[in-house]
Amino acid sequence: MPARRQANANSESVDNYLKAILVLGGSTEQRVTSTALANRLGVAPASITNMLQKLAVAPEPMVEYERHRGVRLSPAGRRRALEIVRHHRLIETFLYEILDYPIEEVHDEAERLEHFISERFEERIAAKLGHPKTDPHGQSIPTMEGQMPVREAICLSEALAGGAYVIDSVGERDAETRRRLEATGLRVGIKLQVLPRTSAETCSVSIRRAGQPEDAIDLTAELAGGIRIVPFGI
Amino acid sequence: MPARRQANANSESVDNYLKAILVLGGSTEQRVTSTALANRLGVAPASITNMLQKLAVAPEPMVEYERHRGVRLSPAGRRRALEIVRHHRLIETFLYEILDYPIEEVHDEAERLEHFISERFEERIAAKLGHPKTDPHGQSIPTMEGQMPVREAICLSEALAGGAYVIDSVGERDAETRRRLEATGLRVGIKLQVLPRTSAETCSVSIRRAGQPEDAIDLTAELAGGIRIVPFGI
DNA sequence: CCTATATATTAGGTATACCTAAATCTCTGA
DNA sequence: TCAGAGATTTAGGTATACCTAATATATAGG
Ligand SMILES: [Mn+2]
Ligand SMILES: [Mn+2]
Ligand SMILES: [Mn+2]
Ligand SMILES: [Mn+2]
Repeated sequence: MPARRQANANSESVDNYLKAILVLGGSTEQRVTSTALANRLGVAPASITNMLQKLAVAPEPMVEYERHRGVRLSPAGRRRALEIVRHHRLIETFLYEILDYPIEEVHDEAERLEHFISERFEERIAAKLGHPKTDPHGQSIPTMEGQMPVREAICLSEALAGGAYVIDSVGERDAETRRRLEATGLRVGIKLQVLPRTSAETCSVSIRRAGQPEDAIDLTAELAGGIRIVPFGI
Repeated sequence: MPARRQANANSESVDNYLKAILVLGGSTEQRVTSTALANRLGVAPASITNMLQKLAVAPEPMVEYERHRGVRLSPAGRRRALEIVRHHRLIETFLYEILDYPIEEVHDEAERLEHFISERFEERIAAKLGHPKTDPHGQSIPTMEGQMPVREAICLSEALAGGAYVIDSVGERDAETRRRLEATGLRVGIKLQVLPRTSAETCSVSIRRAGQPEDAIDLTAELAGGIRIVPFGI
């Protein structure tokens, strides 16, 4: 009945650190600061430093770390992070498609289970789903070999006023942001038109949903930043 | 991305202790000794004592514990243990029925996941499976309300020579025993006839499978003890 | 160029869940 | 009855992953 956990690497915590470094580093794999990680993970900066030092000197180092200059993933760390992201997105897709979860509940369940499913489980749900390329939020699912397909999509906060777009993906955010986003009704596949800037605030956006031209929706920079779009129509 | 775990009770370890006490206490809910728990869980006896003392003095005690006299579950502990057993058996059924796992692999996956699925996940797989009453090993699945249906089945080691039976359930065992059991080909639904005792060893049994009268199978007390049967035919 | 401030690290401490070795109980059999 | 064997508990320690407070570093502005 046990379930002994091996002493070293690969704990739930380590997984979450690696995933956070992957996301915060962005496509250019910039060094990530302790503070950024502390905010993202909700732990004290001192705890971050501790963990990074441990991960950097492990037998198979998960990160490259230099005091005061941030971290980035080592090849092994990157591999593991992508593995967990693949688990996460496959689980979300599975919960949504097979278990009929409401979309706003898939994230929290996936956030936990991503660390505990076996390779067999991963393989079986992928097969059951027909090896999907994207999750229900429109995000690419990394391949089994650890390749993350890049999407051709721009950020809503960079869109040109007057343009017509369709939502390509909605980023992973904290629970509160997710709730506010959900309230706007914006999700993958929704068509919208960007309105001329009304607020002085940089990166905030006003839009109009296709089919509902009467109601303008104002989005804060934070909300708009998580939505990626592609041009629609001609 | 976090997934903060509340400080007190309800860890994976605690769950496994409670489940072990439930099973070892049997239907009569006998007190369970530290040694029995230490063997079952694969931890040092001293660790057992530590955990039991903690569980006994928690704000909502999970066990009734008296020094040198063993433990049993409190009502709250029993509730939690049955909840985890329900998770375990629903997950096994789900892996077997929906994800087409080979039967010998369902246990290990369920042993891990049972601690991490949400109530929603539990409810959804139960619904998808049509609210099953037994798992793929023939064991009863506790109800959502925490009732464990009792089965009318006797232990193979108590069967009368000459009787014809069908296997009702196969108990949960350690990996090694499971492997040996699997090698005999015995599973739920298999029909067999008990042969006159050949070995002097108490509780060991010889049987013959229906349809394969040529090969007698000798089972050790340990193997036979995990197999429960019901009379078959007239 | 050099200090103030923000950023990051070190130091020291907590809780969980294990471990080994050293007591201390319990209870059986002479 | 009571000694000793076996079961159990206590004592003291480890590793992980957090925390707060104190200290050190980097660098941007004056
Ligand atoms: Mn996670
Ligand atoms: Mn995997
Ligand atoms: Mn378990
Ligand atoms: Mn449940």
